[in-house]
Amino acid sequence: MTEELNTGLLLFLPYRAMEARVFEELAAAGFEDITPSQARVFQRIASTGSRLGDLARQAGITKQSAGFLVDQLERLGYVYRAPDPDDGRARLIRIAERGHRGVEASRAVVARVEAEWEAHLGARRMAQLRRILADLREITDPWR
Amino acid sequence: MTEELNTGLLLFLPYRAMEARVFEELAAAGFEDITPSQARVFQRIASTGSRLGDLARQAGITKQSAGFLVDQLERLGYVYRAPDPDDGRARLIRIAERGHRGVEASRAVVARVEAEWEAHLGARRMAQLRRILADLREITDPWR
DNA sequence: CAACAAAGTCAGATTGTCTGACCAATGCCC
DNA sequence: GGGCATTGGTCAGACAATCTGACTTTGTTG
Repeated sequence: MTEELNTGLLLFLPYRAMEARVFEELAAAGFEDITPSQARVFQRIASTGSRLGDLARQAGITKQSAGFLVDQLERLGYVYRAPDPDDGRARLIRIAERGHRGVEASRAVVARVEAEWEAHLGARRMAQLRRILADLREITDPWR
Repeated sequence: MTEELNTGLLLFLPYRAMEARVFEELAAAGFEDITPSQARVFQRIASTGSRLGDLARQAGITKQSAGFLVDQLERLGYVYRAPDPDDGRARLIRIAERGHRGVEASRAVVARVEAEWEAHLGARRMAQLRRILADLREITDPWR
């Protein structure tokens, strides 16, 4: 039964499962101090550093909220702020040493969960899923 | 390019887009007083009524939080509580008149957005997407 | 250079969530 | 059938995450 569940909810369920697994295993790996909200911002920091406003826009929150979360990430040692050489008003948020270790750990969990999904769906349908979602992103990700 | 984006984020993007559209158009249709959190609970109320604990479990929040949200939904006229004939401890949360109108309105928005997605993806891949997600639900929805 | 725009910050309010303690009805089991 | 663990729910208090509005500083442009 494909049921009457709307596609939004169908998308949400595995998303939440992935998020829950990542936080669970991250906590077990010594990163128990990070929250989902912080992670949703952290996740979007470019490798060359990002501006607060860009992070806010991509995460879909106000820059005040993003600033609040970045303050915490900074206090926890995941990121640091540096002046933006190109614009005196702006500062770049960059990933610190501990942040890099967290990225590595979470990448490992994601890979593990994706492998489980692939084992359930089969490689072919897993690839289809990713292709279709990437395609859908074109009309559903105005923050790109 | 399918890129390096993890599957979790790929799922989240269209989910958020759907949610944003629903709230936007619901507000325009006179339902501007409902919040996403309330809706995530409301959405799970069975047509015959649901218990608070079940709603909480399905929504992935504590029953205290669910109770808080149901209180608001009740004050706004979307639901009402009635005793559960089968269990004196429990009460059933049921959809009220205004709630039914809201359900109708949101169903219409969801259908519209799904139609847009289908127009972008093609009917065949849209159906594939739903089938794959429904299948994935088997291992990612322990709250079912 | 004067005005306007953009990047952030500060202050205060509100919302959503949690944990812990509690009450009442149910169901079991000896 | 009387005790007691379980279940459904509420109350109280704390904290986390978010918003709006006002402000400062820096850059851009006519």
